[in-house]
Amino acid sequence: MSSPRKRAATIRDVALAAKVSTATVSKFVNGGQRFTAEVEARITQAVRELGYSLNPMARGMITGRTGNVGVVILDIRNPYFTSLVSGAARVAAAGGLNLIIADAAESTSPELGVLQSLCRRVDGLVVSARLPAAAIQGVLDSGTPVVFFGRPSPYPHHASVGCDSHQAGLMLGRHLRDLGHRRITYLGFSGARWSADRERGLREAFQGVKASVRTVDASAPSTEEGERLASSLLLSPDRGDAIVAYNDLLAMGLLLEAQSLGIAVPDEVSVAAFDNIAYGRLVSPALTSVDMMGEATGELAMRRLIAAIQGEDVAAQENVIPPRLVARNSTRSLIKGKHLAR
Amino acid sequence: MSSPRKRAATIRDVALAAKVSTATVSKFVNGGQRFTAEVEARITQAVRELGYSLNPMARGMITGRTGNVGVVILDIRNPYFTSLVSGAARVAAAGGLNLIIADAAESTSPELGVLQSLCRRVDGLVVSARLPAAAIQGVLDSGTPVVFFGRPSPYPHHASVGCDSHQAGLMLGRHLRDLGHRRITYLGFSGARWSADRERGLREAFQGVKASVRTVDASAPSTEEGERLASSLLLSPDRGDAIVAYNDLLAMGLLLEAQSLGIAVPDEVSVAAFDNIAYGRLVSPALTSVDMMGEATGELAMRRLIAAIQGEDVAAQENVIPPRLVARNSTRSLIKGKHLAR
DNA sequence: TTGTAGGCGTTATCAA
DNA sequence: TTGATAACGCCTACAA
Repeated sequence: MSSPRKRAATIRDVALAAKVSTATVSKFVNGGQRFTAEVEARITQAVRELGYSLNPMARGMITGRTGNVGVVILDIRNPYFTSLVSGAARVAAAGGLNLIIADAAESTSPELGVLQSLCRRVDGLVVSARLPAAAIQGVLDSGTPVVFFGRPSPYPHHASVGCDSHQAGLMLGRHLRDLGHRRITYLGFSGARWSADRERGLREAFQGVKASVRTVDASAPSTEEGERLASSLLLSPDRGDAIVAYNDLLAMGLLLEAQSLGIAVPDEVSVAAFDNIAYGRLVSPALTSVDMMGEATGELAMRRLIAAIQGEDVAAQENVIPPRLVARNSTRSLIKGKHLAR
Repeated sequence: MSSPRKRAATIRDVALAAKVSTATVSKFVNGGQRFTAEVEARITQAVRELGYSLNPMARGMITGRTGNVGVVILDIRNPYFTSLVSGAARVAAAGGLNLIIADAAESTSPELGVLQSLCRRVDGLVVSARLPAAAIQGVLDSGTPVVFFGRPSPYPHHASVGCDSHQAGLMLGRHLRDLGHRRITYLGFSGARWSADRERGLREAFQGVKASVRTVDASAPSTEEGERLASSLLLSPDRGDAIVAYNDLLAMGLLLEAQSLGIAVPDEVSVAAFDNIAYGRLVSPALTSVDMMGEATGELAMRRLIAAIQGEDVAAQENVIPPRLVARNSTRSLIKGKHLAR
């Protein structure tokens, strides 16, 4: 066990012990150059004996690289963001990069200063496009390579990775239309830019058939908000045949409260949403949802970021991941005799 | 919009523009010293005009501080770990520290090298005590300040923060005992050191009454594993009156599969577990669980870590957080006429 | 109150 | 194949 507080060995200590120059050590440990077998052996031994590991900060001063990448998300406790992070973390680790996560929810509004200072500590950033414009502008101005979460992107010169929300809405709309639903309530969340896209897709699915889509706005994309709004939504005379929520958390709040209110889902009303978080299949009834491919999004975003850091122009690439409908038991067919294969 | 690729302004640029020395700028921006109003104004203006922000790496070389702290967890997609991270992130942000998270699940076994290199990029680490001993030893040897998640700690010279698992098991055991349960199955997870503590507490609760506790071991602490084991557990003749799972995920898998098998919970068998993750109240029936205080644990661990970084001896402090029983509908009384207030 | 100068650990350039 | 040396941007004695 090496003593804790001793000054860590430097490249000079190694050079001295191996009787070579620091330049030689540097080149060798960075794998950039081969040397005489004898020299290499001496260096290797010195490194081991002194427990040498290089100082990332000193290296960073020269190379301009920190070896860190950042992910800025809105709320780490939302499982959708967790899966984004999970995917991004995998790719970052594979690339030998450390992942700094900044939870905007924790900093009581993503203070500009915090983000600015983060920019200087990372080689690049993956950022939710839902952050306040001022915060994003600060990041952009810093010149840090950036990739955005969330399609479509309001920042056309930067890559933005995500599922097509309009497409997702369309898929879910068609599912409900084919099931015979005609009166839909969309519980949106206007705080998220792409809630409107989901709604647009949803409406589009009902073009040409006699149907109505009514919209209600949630003030937060959370289970609690779903519970809060449940009674007014579920007991309303114009509730309709189906409620589509902006995300699974809202829908799960609805489902929970529906039980308390004694309203049977899907018999009295179908419920569906977006994200397909892991817990949707555990609630009763299991939640129909459109998988917004969080992990794949996180992975691709990080892959794009790494490319951007290496100087590639990444904005033009294909960054749209197709969503997938996952039909479960919270939606049912209203058409007599017609049952969905599950 | 400043041009992205331009070299960032240095302290020398500021000094030049403000017509003072770099030392003056350094002292001023670090708030260490006051100067003539005029000088301060000139510096302030120069800083703004050049968009100066200091280079953390250059500073770090001198101070030996990175401004980063790390959290090493086992699986970020487990909501318990997510809440740990969430709590830790809040405190780190408040302390002006960036949070690097390392997901051991992502690195296909927490490779020693990765952890070692992480040690050099952070001022301190919060680490799950469930990591392989070799990995932990590496961290310890590096001299990096460390705080552990999970009580009790096998590393007595370092702080370890968490709930008392024995206590938690005892609470849940007493709950079941008071409800009249006498034949218990504990679905443990021997991969976690403290599963045995929970079991011990559980058994202790039934000392002095005629009761039996049978143990089964899960091979992973996940929903899927709970589903996989459900039929063998639920259909077994010695299932007993109640099943206690190592964590909520296992229990939720059990609950889901119980529905498929047509076994009524809690009427035929009670189910309960540990962690009290946010989704336990959303499943049917809502899951009785012992709250292991993930967020509070994360917060306290980070607070201790910051103290340790500042040189305090933190191992001796009080680092045990009391667990809390949250009784819900997955457990019921077997005693005639006795109903729990909920 | 302000400035000078040395050094932190590394890499890159250039010379030997 | 190897080495000497100049940066990198900042902090901090110490001096003025």
